[in-house]
Amino acid sequence: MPTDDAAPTSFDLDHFLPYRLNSLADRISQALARLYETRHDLSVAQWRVLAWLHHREQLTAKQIREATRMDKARVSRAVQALEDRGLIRRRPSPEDQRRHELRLTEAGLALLEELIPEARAWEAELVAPLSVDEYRQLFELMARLEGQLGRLEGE
Amino acid sequence: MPTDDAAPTSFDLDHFLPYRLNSLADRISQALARLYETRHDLSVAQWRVLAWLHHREQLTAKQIREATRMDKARVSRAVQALEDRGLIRRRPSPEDQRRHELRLTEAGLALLEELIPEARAWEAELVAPLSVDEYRQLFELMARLEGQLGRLEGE
DNA sequence: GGGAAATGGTTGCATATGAAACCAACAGGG
DNA sequence: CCCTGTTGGTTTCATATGCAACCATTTCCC
Repeated sequence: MPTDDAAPTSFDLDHFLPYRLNSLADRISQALARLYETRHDLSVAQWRVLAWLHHREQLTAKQIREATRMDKARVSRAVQALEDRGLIRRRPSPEDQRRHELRLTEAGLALLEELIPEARAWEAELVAPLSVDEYRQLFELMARLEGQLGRLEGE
Repeated sequence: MPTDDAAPTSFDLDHFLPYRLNSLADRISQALARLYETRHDLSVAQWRVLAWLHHREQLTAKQIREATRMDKARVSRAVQALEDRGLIRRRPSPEDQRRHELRLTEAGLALLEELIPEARAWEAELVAPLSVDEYRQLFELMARLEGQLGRLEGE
């Protein structure tokens, strides 16, 4: 816990974690988004929905919302777009007509089988300068921050 | 460089760096943005402009754009809003009439003297679960990724 | 010097997004 | 069973933002 408490004035954004983190994440996200968007015409939200469906097979919008922490509306729109493109199928849940069960279609699966390796390759290039250990540590640290964030929000 | 090359299908977004990083950064940024916004009615862009001006004393829009990597337009609008509120002053540069020199006003400075400690305190809470060393390492790793990103973009 | 290209900054436009209102289906007391 | 409250999901509205066109000034080069 670096408490540089005293320091009265001088403030450098470059040493401010939220700023640095956000600016790095934005850059990464945008670079990657270009890849999804130009090559496959997918938004980030759409890609996330697809990826989760690939991972979990069958989900409802709510579950995706919880997994990704995206806004209701954002999920809803992504789902709609994907359905329109025939990449996912959506049918009312038998036990609750409000819910819709979402699944990949064949086309969706095919697209993902193409996309995932691309994404992985891109990530690999990005993290090339990190050792395996450093890579792991980065995740560790992020997880720790997420935990703390949850604690801070949860009160 | 974790090359888990083979792995044909299974893909978990939670282990995908761009996703995790972005989602963490977004959460942090939003939480903090609420602080700026509700307490001082500042957008993130505006906060960044102010913070840089606090740090560097006098800057042009372009310099801010370079420092923050924000869009021209975003900077321009933030600057305008800040000027309207009397938090910064803007005057044409003597040696180039296109440029405007930006500076904090007294009011702007006063606001920052209030805001900066708040921001610092918030950050301190966030990173409370990290040791000083881990905190440093996190910056180190982020810097490494930024470097790589630059390399990837620059070709 | 004078026209072409470059540069700092602003504005118009299209799109993405979050918040809130809304709608339909379900749950639970009375 | 109704009637109220809740919940999954959609839609509407206001705002933020990136891109591109634009304007004014400066610089380059002949």
